[in-house]
Amino acid sequence: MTIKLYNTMTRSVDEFHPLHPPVVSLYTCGPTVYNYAHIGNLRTYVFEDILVRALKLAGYQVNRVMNVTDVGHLVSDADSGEDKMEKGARREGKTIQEIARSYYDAFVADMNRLNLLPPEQWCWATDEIDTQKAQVEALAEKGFTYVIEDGIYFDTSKFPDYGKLSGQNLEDLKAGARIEPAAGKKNPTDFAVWKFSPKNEQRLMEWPNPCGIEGKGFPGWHIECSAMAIKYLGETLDIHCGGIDHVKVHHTNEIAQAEGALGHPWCRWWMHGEFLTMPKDDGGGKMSKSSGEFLTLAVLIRNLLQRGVSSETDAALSYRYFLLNAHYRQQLTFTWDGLEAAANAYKNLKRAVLELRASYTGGETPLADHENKFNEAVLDDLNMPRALAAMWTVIKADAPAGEIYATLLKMDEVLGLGMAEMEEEALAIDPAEIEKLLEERTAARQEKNFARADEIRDQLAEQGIEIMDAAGKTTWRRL
RNA sequence: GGCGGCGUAGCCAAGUGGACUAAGGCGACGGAUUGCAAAUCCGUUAUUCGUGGGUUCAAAUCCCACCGCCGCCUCCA
Repeated sequence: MTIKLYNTMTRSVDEFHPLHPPVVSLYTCGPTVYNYAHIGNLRTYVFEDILVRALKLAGYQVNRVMNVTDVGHLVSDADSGEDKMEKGARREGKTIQEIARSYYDAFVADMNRLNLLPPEQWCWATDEIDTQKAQVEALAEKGFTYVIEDGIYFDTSKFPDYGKLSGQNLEDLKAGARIEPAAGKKNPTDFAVWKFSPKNEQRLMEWPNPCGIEGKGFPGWHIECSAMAIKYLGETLDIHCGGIDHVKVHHTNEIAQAEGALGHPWCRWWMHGEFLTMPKDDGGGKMSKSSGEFLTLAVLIRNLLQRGVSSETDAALSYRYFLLNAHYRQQLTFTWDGLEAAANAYKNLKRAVLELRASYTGGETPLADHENKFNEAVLDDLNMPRALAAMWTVIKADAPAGEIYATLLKMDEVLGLGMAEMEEEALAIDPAEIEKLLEERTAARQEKNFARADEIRDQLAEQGIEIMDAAGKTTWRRL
């Protein structure tokens, strides 16, 4: 099956074919581990997870690398300001290694809760300093860099294609620049590939400078991705993804470095996930990790539990469902009402899945028409809203329940909503006790003592038991 | 100020020239069912796609203008 994907570089949806089938090499920009990921960050990782699953659906084998940034990411603009990791460590009174580890663990926990497939390879910026220095040296040898007081800079005027990803040329960028370029930079768009340690201040992380320059320093933020991606995935990369905000600076600079060092085109495809934004009356705009004001998955889950969602798993996957309801290239506004609607939909889905599973023997095959419709949507630039529509259609299809269930399991390989793992919640009450109460209630109803009958019903409801009066017989289930 | 995007039912959201007499979900309403509910099932819920023009045999889909919203241009997913 062929898959069509949007390519930021060409600004069009085209058929995607890897360079070396059946393997697709994929690099996904990962977190800077100085704080928790927020639900906006997580939207991008959910998009990438869908991409991986869609590529597998198309028959490919995905070799995905994701980096963990634990050095060099500065808090301020124009290659100045503190290192985010050093600032984070100071804020918490811990070592950099401690906060890196704990926020990485938190990130992996979030990934697991959202059913995100792990990358084939994680790589940490501080483990790959030599790789990055080698790229700096390769750039220096080819004349792409110059040295000023605070570091080694990439001269963007030496790279004719600079800005091709965002469709801007150097002149536009100069004209639109609102901030003063750092002192000594030749062009506003030039960026540090290596920063020298400040003279009057002891850095927590520093390494001997490359290019035979005396003293110590640390890698520029952009260099890690281009250096590590090449090390782990080779000189030509099939797909590189990240958040939409990375188009203009981070990925643009990565291209300049990588192609400058390699001397040939690097990534065959670029994909970017749009932002999750907050409504105006709720702070407004996109969420900002650096401002410290943001919503984490843990807080979102806690909120959903208070709103009656029955478990952490259901809450997390309700968020996944919420994201799947919108296309990845479309901005999505986060609202609690919207999330609650998704949680309701997820609950209804779970009910249907559990009911259908009861008829499933394991031998049924998926319903081809429905499966095709679903696949078509997924392979058309990851149109998950349409894919979800196909999912609901099969749930209501006039077909044997076991076959519907088999179809859902197949769809869930892409959806990742954990259908096979869906389980009833644990009971807060002994089933024998429930039966006893139901008998009492049935007797009360026969005597037309409805007050007592309703009392029992309310009592059970409080313990998460819902009772259903069907013809002649009353059954129960978990709410 | 420059660049980009969006505006589809109460809400979220697909569709981007003819199969649209516009998916799907949430919500709401009506019916069946019930002692009453819940759950379930059936049905209803945009003659219309921000507004006004235009192009076309044909437009939610293309063009122009206007109104409104959002993002980027600063670290950022």
